[in-house]
Amino acid sequence: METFYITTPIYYPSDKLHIGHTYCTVATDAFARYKRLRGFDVMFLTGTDEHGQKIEEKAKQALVTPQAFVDKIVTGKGGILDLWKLMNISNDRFVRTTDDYHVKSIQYIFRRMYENGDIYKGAYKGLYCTPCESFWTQNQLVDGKCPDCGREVVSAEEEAYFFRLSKYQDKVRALLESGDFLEPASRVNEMINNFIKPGLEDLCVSRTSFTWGIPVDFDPGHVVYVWVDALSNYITALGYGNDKYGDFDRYWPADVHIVGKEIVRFHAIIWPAMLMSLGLPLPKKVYGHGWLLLDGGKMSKSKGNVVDPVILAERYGVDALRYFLMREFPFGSDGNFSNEALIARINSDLANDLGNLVSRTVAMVFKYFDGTLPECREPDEKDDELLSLVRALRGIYEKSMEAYAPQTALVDVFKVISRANKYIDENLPWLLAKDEAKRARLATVLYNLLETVRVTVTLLKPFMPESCDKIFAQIGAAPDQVTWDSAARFGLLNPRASVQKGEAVFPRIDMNKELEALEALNAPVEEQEELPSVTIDEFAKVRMTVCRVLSCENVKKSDKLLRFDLDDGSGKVRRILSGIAKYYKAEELVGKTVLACTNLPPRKMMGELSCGMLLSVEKGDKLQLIILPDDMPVGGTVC
RNA sequence: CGCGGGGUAGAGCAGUCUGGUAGCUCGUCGGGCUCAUAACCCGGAGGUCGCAGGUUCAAAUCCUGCCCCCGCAACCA
Repeated sequence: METFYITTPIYYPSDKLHIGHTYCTVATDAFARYKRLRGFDVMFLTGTDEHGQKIEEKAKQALVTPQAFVDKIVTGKGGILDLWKLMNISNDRFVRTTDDYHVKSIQYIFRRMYENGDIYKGAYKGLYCTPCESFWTQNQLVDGKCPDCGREVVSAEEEAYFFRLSKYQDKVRALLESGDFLEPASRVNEMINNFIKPGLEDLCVSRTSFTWGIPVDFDPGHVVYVWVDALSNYITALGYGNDKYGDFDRYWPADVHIVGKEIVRFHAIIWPAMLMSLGLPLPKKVYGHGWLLLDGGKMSKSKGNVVDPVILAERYGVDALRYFLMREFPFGSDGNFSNEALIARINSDLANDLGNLVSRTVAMVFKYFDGTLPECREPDEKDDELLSLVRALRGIYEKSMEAYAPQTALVDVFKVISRANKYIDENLPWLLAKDEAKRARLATVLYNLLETVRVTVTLLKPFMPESCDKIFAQIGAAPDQVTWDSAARFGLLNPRASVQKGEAVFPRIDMNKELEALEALNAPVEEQEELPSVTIDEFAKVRMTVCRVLSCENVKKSDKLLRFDLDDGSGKVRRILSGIAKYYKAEELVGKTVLACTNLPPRKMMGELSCGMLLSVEKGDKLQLIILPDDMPVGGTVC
């Protein structure tokens, strides 16, 4: 049997997952189910990337071990496994980078690359501030001194392991430029211009600055850094370098890695280079999908605009959400998420078109034939168009699915569903029903409708598994009538087809009511994070000084920074850079009286030195500089 | 001149590679139908295709210049 190996990225469990992760995983699931429908031997892998400094720190804050921290997010109640269960994700395997077999494999992989000379011990060179115990790059220094404490730094080296990425530059470039390894094609230019052309540098693949990672077994004190650890999951989960699984030969190379566009770089450059080093075959394809944007901007925790998939799935149904995600957004590009679009899409496609088609068809079979069609038939040329559309559908659908264009596949299926609704109007079954002589014609019309539902819903099943089964039950379709083969044929249902009454599969949603409800649910999210209390002594350490703006200009090449020269009462000009250019025009701030924190250590931004911080007020996505009355004494301090 | 994506009807998008009557969904207006989930079907209105030049018999589409939006990078203390 032909195999098909498909993967999602492994997600970083430092927080709850949001709709963006769900989008990626649902898409991968739909492709996996589609391939299974076609009879492939599918391996669908997802998992979690659980190491790293950030998780180590978060665990520390939460006063638990890193392992306990990730366990809670991955396997705990409402965790990642629960989310995928809720979303009806059909992954065959789930890999965690803290799993024993993965750890073992990584150590093997690291050692192999070390032994073949592609990983070498080198020095992470930098400028070191001894009191701060920190490395800095030349660029980060302020006047040649430590940006944190202002003291002298010394050149220092820390030993670390490096991967000879540079060695594979030409091979990786050839890979990117040939065929369709990386899709969509627009991402190829991005990779080549941004990373290949400037030249690939060897990659630091070990760390000594934290311990939450996989130890380098031949050099304790070093842990394997994220690239080798995380990317390798795609082969360790098949049993490469371990004996937990034994189907590496069966499934590798992967048919496709589905990834978000932000990590295309790692999958299209570093991962192939690693595999070249290991002498393994390369994945056949990396597909970089787009992002779901909110209000045209990126979804992010700090903006407080993260969409929770659990709320949406529970309110509107898992399948409705899955359908929306796949239908609304072209897979390769970004799309705008909104609750309004979600509800509109569910109502128009699922409730009005599909749900209603099933409902009216089944109702008529009951009303006119007590639930079972008679065998007599009377075809008519009015049937031709619908029948030929249904017969052609599978081929069109297949083409779109193979091109990773699920939205197009769904559009095509729904064209046929719409045509079926029109077919009802054309044939006026309620008039046929009044004439005893037209029973055969009536039965034919209804049978054709049931067949149309059978075929279209068969093709929708990878997207909406449960709902489609409910519809199959209603139209009396048996499992062998909803296979891939049967989707290409018309007339498979028993001529004496029986239908079952059922609940509305996709109930209509009250748009206004739901938008209000969602709004209300979202409100508490804006609660302020609770901060630890400070003592009066700590507070007193902060010096806030009244300053007057002498001049203010935009910093070249930066859309966020304004450069202020301030009179702080000391007689010297104080220069502060502030990231508020989006909110204010430079010239309108000249002469204003403002408040600045003046005992922060100087810090370099975009190559310029900033001595302090202007105080502003932020709420939601709004920001306002604190502007004081003009009679506030310049040089005065807040007490 | 850092890199990329985009600007087409009120909203969201396709069409641009391969020039030839500007299309889809939602909304809106009018009509039809009564099997159905106030659903379904038909029709109308609504666009100087970001701006300015150029090539061409013909430009949303090809070429040149410009403006604006978004993302990456940098950075936002």
